[in-house]
Parts: sequence; C-alpha cells; structure tokens
Amino acid sequence: MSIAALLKDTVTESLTSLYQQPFSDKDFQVNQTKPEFEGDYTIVLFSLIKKLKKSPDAAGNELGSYLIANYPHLFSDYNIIKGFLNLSIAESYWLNVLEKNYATTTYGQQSLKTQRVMVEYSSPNTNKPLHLGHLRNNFLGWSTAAILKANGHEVIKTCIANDRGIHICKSMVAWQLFANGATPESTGMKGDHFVGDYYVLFGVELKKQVEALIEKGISKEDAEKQAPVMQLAQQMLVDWEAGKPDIIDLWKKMNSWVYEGFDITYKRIGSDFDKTYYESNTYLLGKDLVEFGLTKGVFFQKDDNSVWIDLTANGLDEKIVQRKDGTAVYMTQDIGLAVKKYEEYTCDTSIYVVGNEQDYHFKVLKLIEQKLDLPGADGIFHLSYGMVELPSGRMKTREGTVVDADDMIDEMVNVAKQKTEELGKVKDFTEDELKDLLDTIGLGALKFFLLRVDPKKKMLFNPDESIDFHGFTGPFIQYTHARIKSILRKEPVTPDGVLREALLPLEKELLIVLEQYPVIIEQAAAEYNPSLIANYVYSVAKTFNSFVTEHKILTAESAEKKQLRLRLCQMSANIISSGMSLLGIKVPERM
RNA sequence: GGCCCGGUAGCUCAGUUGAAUAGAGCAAUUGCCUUCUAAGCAAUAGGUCAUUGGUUUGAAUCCAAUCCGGGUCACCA
Repeated sequence: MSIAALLKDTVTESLTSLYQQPFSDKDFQVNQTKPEFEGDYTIVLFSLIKKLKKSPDAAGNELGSYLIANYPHLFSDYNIIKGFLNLSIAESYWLNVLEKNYATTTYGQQSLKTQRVMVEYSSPNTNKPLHLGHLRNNFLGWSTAAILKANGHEVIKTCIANDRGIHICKSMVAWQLFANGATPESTGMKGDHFVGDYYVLFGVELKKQVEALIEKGISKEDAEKQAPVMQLAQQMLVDWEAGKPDIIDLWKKMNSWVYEGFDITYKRIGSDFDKTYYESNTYLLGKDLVEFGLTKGVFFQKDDNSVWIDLTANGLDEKIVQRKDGTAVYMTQDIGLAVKKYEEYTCDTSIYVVGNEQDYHFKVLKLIEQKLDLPGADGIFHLSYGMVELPSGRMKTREGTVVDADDMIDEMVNVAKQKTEELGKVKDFTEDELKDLLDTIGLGALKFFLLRVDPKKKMLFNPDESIDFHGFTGPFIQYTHARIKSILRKEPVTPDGVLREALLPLEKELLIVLEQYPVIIEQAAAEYNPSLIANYVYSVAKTFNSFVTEHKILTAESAEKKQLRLRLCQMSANIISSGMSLLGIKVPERM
C-alpha cells in the first residue's frame, strides 16, 4: 500500500478510536509536507475542528501523540504549526520501501475492476501525410493504452482509416489529370507525401477554375460547384460508390501508396494497432439502426424523408442522421461502428482519441447510443485533446502552414545528431548503435514535448524555436537514466548488504518521490492522462540529479552507504525507464 | 447569437476533489567540471493567478457577472 493511502487509513482509524465517533478520510487532508517545515507528510486539521469542537493545536497534539504511541514503526515525530500536523515517517519505513522495491522493474497495480478497453486513435485520412497534430493523437492514444495495460486492463488498440469520400477522390482526380502515370516508385517519393501533393494540386487547380468562373460573373458558391475538377471529383465519388472497376482500381492503388508511407511513419514512431477498421467498409453501417430508431420513436422523419433526432430536451440541437436520399452521414456510420465494435469485442469502455473540435459530435453520438439503448453506449468516452497550434494560429493545409510529421521527426533526429556530435561522448558507438541512439533521443524529445502537456489543453508549437533538449524535456530524463546506468555499470547493487545507515535529506527526498510511482500510474489511468507520468518522471530525474550531485556513490562514506545509494540508483533507473516506456519513450544506457 | 473549452512570471506549462510564503522549464544574471557523463547542479531576479463581486476560518481553485481568446452549431468527414 502507498504511504498516502496508509496514512489516510491510519489517521481515520486513530480518530475513530480516539474520539469514539466515526470518521472517514474525507474529514481531513493528507499533503506532502512543504520543504520549509520539519516532517514528511502533513495532516490538515482545520476540517476536523468543527466536528471535534477543539482548537487545531489541541486536536493536533492529541492525534499526533496517539499516532506516535500506537504506530511507532510508522511515525517517529510530529510538530504542529498553525493547524497543520506535520508527521515524520519512521526511517525504517523508508528503508523498507527501498529494500523491497529497488529491484522492481514492472510497476502498476492490478486494478480491482479489470476492464476490457478499446482505444481508437490515429484515424488518418488516406489522402495526405500525417502532421504534428496527428503525432499528438498517436502518442496520446498509444500512451493511454500502455498506461491502462499497466493497470491490468485488457486493451485493444484500433484505428479507423478514413479511406473514402470526396477528399480521397480529389487527390485521385488530380493524379489522373497531372501525374502522367507517375508513381512513388518512379519519383522516389514516400507514398503518403506523393498522394498528398496531388491533393494539394487539386486545391490549386480548383482555385484557378473558380477564379475564372467568378470573372464570368458566377457567384463564388456556384463557381465552386461548377468548376470542372470539382465535377470530376463528384462524379468519381458516384462511380466509386457504384463500384466502377477502373475507379476502384485507382483507389486501391493510391491508397496502397499512402499505406506504405504510413507504415514507415507508424513503425518509426511506434504506433501499432490490434485492429484497423476501414471507412470504406463501415460507411454503410448504421442504416438498420436508423430504421430501428424510427420504430422506437427516437428518430423522426421530415417531409423530404431525411431522418433526424431532436436533442433540444438535452440542451442540444436537432441533428441529422440520414440524408433525404437515404445515404448515411458521418454520424450514421459512427452509430453503426460503435455497435460493430461492441459486437466484436464487448468492451466495457470504448475510448475515442479525437480532437476537441469534435466534442459536440461525440456528445451527440453517446446520447444517441444511449437513447437507442444500444449495448456499450455508456462505455463510450471521447478522449478529447486540444489542437497543436503555431504562433500564427491553427495549422492550415491551404496556407501551407502544416508541420509535417516526417519532417518534424527528421529535424529532431538531426538536432540530436548535432548535439551528440558536439558533446562527443559516444565516439566508440557503431554506426547502428549511433543511429539507434539518435532516434531514441530525437523521438524522445518530440514525444515528451507533446505528452507533457495536459491532453485537454491546446498547446503551442513554435517552429522557430526547435524543441529544447534541456530542462523539462525527454533528453534530460534520458540523460539522467544514462548517468545512473553508467554508475551501475561500474558497480552493481549486491543483494546482501543490510541497510542501517541514517538517511540524509536528499536521500530521503528521492525515496519519497520514488515511493509515489504506483499511485501516479493509477491516477494517470483513471484520468487517461499521460502528462501525469511525464511530470512525475521529470520530478524523479530532477530529484535524482540533486541527490547525485551532492552525494558520492562509488566513493561513499561507508560500504553500507554505498549499498544504500546504489539501491537508490537502481530504483530510480527502473522507475524512469518504466515511466518513460509508458510514454512510448526509450531510455539509453549511454548518451 | 446558443452551447463547449480556456485566460497563472517576458515565453511554454504545473498547480483547479479549497489550506502554510502560488511552482517548474526556457530566456536573463551569477557561481560550480583533477574524483560516478556539465544534455548537469546551486543561486538571484521575475506574479494585482483576466476583472469585479460573493461563499468560507481559509479562494488561483467554488458561485455570479463582465472582458478577452479558441472551438462548435453542414443533407462534409
């Protein structure tokens, strides 16, 4: 049990037996003691004084002396300052934590209620390469899945490929018009970038044609509909839905190029999926459910035959679920896909890692599933994350301000290369080892940068200031790990040494931080929030660095002290490595 | 306009189940490499926690109003 939980239980029990009336852990607060006061953990007494009708000091003294008298193995001392009961935890307790855990490599409590959880993330469009926003999505989804697994849940990672629709047809039309049969192979380009260029070309051509039409006195709105390229794209969508063989062949060919490109990127960033759904297979799903909803009276039909749901009673608007021509809209297929997912995996929770611009969509989706009384409806959870913005605002494809994922990764690895060469610490590395290290550092910097911020919040990326390698960053933590490993290579922990040495302040401080790791993992899982892990691992590295600068390990004052510190090193390295692995970040042995 | 989210140091962010003098990193200034990796450590400086009012022994945190920023309200996905 964690010290925080143990304190809550112990204080609750003590209050109950001391004052002969029931207490719960909601009657008081347990905080870590601020560094300027004596003690390790603090009980805030104010909320107790009403119930006890005593002054904070009187209650604190009674509780403090009771705790010391009854739990001598847990508490060594206490003091009271202005309504705060500061407790010093017995040294033997901390030493025991260290002795029990220094060699532990896998952390994470098995939850009492183990669930089967689906995490859908990534969800790319197959007409252009991934950008920085997708990276935040991928890292977040992957890490959330890893954190849930660490807590004992069964996790199924899924991806929905948005592989059909008018946007896909646009790049296909442009390829037909302008490519002259060029392929990724013939041009030596990565497939997703190759196709993405034609998507951009379509936009350029469309703009040209629209401007020409406007000059002839046609309204902008009409011009966009009448532009020849747009008509081609629309016709192509009709042909695709009709299954016209040459269109289907082209579609398959171009999508396969994109997937080849995605595979390279996914492999590089470590994204993987247990199951991929394709919109081309799922876009017709949900139509039966529209029928079902109509007979159930959840949906209603307008005069033009379009089908709607009225959510005004829930404070929302009316929402269309089927077009007047009977075809499915985005919402329709999502209603269907949710049911399909449940039928295939019967997950307790189904998480959608999707940007917060779709908050409304998912609110409506869940409401509809619930009103239709569909299985798994209550388990739907939209893990909504904020956009990655540039100093100029949102990234916009049309304005060419999109930060490409592959470029970003390459740049990070380049910076890693430059820094590593400057420092010249790994000159004896083989070419493969060096390449591995640079990937580890570059990607580590990028992942940490995107994961350290609360997912819910939008975040800013300034391309002019490349991602830092100092301070609150991935490389800082990786570096700390490498330094620890360097010490442990010189002298590993021996399993025998009995620890009796008194703990110095920095040793204890580190141990207190290390002890909190399991609680952090649980909390990160409960909140679906990897940034808690990132912040925590950083605090471990920071605390360790203060400790290791002040105290010698290999030339410690005594053999026992050396063993104690080696154990602290071991435990710190294990926890840093474990925490970083939950973020999908590798830690090097040397750097 | 309706609904949703946000506003904390020059910049990027923690802290938001109420609690001691609001914390980090970057940028600035200053020390520390003959001994375990200086991608490090130690220190200085930097704040009307958007504004106003309220609840409370106690408010960055809860409530109300206002101002500012973003998102969303498509027979697009």
